[in-house]
Amino acid sequence: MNEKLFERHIAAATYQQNPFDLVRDTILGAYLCTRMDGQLTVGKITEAEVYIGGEDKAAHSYGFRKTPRTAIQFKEGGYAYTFLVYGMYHQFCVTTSPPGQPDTILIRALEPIFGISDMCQRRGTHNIKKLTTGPGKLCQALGITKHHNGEPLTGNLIWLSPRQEKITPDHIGCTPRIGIDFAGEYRDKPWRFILKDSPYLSRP
DNA sequence: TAGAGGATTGAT
DNA sequence: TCAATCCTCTAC
Repeated sequence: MNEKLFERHIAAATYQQNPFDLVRDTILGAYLCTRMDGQLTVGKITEAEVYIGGEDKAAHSYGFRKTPRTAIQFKEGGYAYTFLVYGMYHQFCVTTSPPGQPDTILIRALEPIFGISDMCQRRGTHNIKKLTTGPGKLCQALGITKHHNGEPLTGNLIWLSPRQEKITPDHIGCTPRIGIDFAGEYRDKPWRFILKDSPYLSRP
């Protein structure tokens, strides 16, 4: 496979949309790419969750809470929001929306596409199904850590490359989000979006 | 400055 | 079902 297939970047202006339009029209089926120490790794996005700043109790920016960690969410969309959970796993989100509206899209699963041997090495497994089917796993496979928080997605370290195949609404499913039992009435919002037919999901 | 808890994972 | 593990945030 040719590395040049993934050089195109999703335009900065695209990230200014509201996250629901962005995840359905652009993010699902797009390619998450990283180049760490010169090694290109690429995965096709198969699963993502929307977090709405302000109203959403599951979001770190609930109530427009602005802390050093969440500050990047308040800028215009198009940056990496990365952080540590449970003391051991990193997560990767894309910031969206215009300045002042701290919405994010959490990338939860990928289909490994390029640099698979590097991903295997970082993950310590050769099981392709276990490489990137979870938010902590895909960060480890692509070399993403909390230190990449605030990285612009228009650069050449972490970026998103556009879809290369057509995805219609029939291909997309939505379910409640995972791991947010604490979020009250927002726990059951169907804000997890998946490529229904993909075998590369964190859970079916 | 101390204490509580978490947008997960993998082994049992 | 449960423990690992440490950063972030909140309250004192």
